[in-house]
Amino acid sequence: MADSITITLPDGTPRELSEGANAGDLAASIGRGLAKAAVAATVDGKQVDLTTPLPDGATVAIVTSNTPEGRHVLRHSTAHVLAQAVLQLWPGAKFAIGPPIEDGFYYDFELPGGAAFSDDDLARIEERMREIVKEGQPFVREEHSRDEGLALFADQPYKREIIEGVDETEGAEGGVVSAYRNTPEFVDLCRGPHVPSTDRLGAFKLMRVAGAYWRGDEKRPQLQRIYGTAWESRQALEEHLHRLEEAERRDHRKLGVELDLFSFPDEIGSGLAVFHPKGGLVRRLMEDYSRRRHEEGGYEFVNSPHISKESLFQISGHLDWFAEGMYPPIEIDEGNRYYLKPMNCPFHILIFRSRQRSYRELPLRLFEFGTVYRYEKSGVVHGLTRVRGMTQDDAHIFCTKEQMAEELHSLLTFVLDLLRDYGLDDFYLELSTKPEGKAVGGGEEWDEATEALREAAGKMDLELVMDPGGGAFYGPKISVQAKDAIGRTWQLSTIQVDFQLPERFELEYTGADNQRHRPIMIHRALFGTVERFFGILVEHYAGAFPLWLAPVQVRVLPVRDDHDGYAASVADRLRAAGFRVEALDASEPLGARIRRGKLEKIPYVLVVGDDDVAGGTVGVNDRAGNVERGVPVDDFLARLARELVVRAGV
RNA sequence: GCCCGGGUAGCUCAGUCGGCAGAGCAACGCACUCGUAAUGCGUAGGUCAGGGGUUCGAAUCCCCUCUCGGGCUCCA
Repeated sequence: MADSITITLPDGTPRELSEGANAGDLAASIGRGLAKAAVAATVDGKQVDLTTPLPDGATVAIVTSNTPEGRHVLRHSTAHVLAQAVLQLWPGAKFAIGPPIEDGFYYDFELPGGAAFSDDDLARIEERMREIVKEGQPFVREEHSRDEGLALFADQPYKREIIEGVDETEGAEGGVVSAYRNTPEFVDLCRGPHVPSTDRLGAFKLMRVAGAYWRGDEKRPQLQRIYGTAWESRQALEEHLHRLEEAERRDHRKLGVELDLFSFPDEIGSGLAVFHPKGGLVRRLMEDYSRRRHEEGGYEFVNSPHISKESLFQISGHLDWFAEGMYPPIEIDEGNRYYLKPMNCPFHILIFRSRQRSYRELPLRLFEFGTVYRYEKSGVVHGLTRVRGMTQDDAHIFCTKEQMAEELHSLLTFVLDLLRDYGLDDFYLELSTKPEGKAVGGGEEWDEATEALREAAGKMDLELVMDPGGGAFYGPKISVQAKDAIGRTWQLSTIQVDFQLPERFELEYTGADNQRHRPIMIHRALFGTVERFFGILVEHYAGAFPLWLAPVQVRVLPVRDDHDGYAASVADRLRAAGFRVEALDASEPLGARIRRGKLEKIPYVLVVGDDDVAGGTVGVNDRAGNVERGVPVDDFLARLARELVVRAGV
């Protein structure tokens, strides 16, 4: 037949189709399963609707719903359904943007009379959405000129603004305004592609309402945002909801109360934590190990006060660049203003500057668990991960320009090694460059520092992603991003190169040439902050700290009261070997005491009864639920010792 | 800081129409002495976040403040 076209599949196979055939036809010709899973197509590298006629000679890939791209399409289409439902339920509502995001989508609206959605509205909206899905409305692509587009959305100011906008991202490319129509009444500006019909959707759920600024600008109108999640199948949706439950189960704020680790008393103030004995112990163990490693790594330990005169932060530039993040000054005597310190660097700099320095001293590495205070906006404080008073495991390395590359490389190695000892081992690196407008120093120095960081990162055999404009005001940074036990990414360590502060404080050392030179400074924190890292570890381990960090490592339970003496002697032996042990009396049934141990996530619960007293053994219960009877105490001790060395949990 | 939703016993949560403040768990006491995830009985525990207002009467309705959560913005 003359009226046919030939396209190429991704694997290079040619395929003949009748002229005018679209990707949906192609999928159907390949197989029913593919046709069912197809949501869009990639034609010569560009995503299009399944209904778009295929050009002769094109390379075509079917986008299926169980891929990241496919879910993107599903979510985007579901967002349109959400918009239609809201516009039906709230006549006169304005709709803004509704993109797919990780795990779902959102849509921003402005309701008539400045009304807001309530949680109850979500159920109503969802119900309406399900009707729309059931109706099987088609997504029909329309292309308009710019003026037609403006006319089409005459009563939709946000859509008009998008069309008029210079950044032509949402369906207004090359003078052509594309839109997708579901019904004679509902059409939405959109670049596409979309699923062919609303009946291809369904595994979705509206999650929450929130406020959001138009275009993310706090000076512009605040819109009402609805978040939803959408998946290719009911099962994938359920799995996602289960992951959310799992994250909730691990929430460090919840576990902090349950395990009696820390609290945020209202009387102290928002974002200011107190650590209880058990949390304090874990924290001390974390710090002690870090201290030991830093000592071995050539760091020297310093201390600095929590407040200082205004002038220090004028010199450092903090008052110029970071004032909104600082607590207001404390005024004493006559007009003497003191600030709570938001960062440790100026203090460490003064230690460097306290006398003349020789090149022989460099690199000089000054370390401190330095407590800093930052005035965080009231809406952003969050558990231990975003607080107003925090302790950084902070160090500043002063070195020569020549030493910088090697220092950065060994530093990154040191950082990753240490983090692995805390149980994190899935990393990638992020390089943050000069922030727009909000930076000190010339472009040349920034370039040089950025390049040095990039080079060091390149040697690490880890993925490196760019974060343009994300640096601090005084220098670019590398941050180590770690994935936790359930795959969430946390920004941990940061390493920043700084040419500015040595300049501002006029730091100098005497070189081998007997000339004065200016050192380079590297700021680095591994945990970021002790509080935040603590919270991350709680979530990573779901509160079940590995043996070396567990506040109570072993609990000994006598079966009856008359086993008390033996239980105490076992506890004493373990304690003498350096373990944190407690023995509980038999005032509750054994089952209840076992249960309590599990809930407290104690690594080992030992049960001792008649057999054990007779044989000098213990019954070993680990957290995972394994039970072993008649274990000689020495064997158990050896097991503890082995486990401690590898820093692993059960 | 902004938008929305919360705050009732240590924890989780009920509390109807504005009419005596409740439960389970935890705590404490007594009994039970038990071999693997909750023994029984009893006792105590509250300025219903705080302040103001409406009302004969407020946990409940209104206002303000504090605080928590979800977002926006910001960020370690």
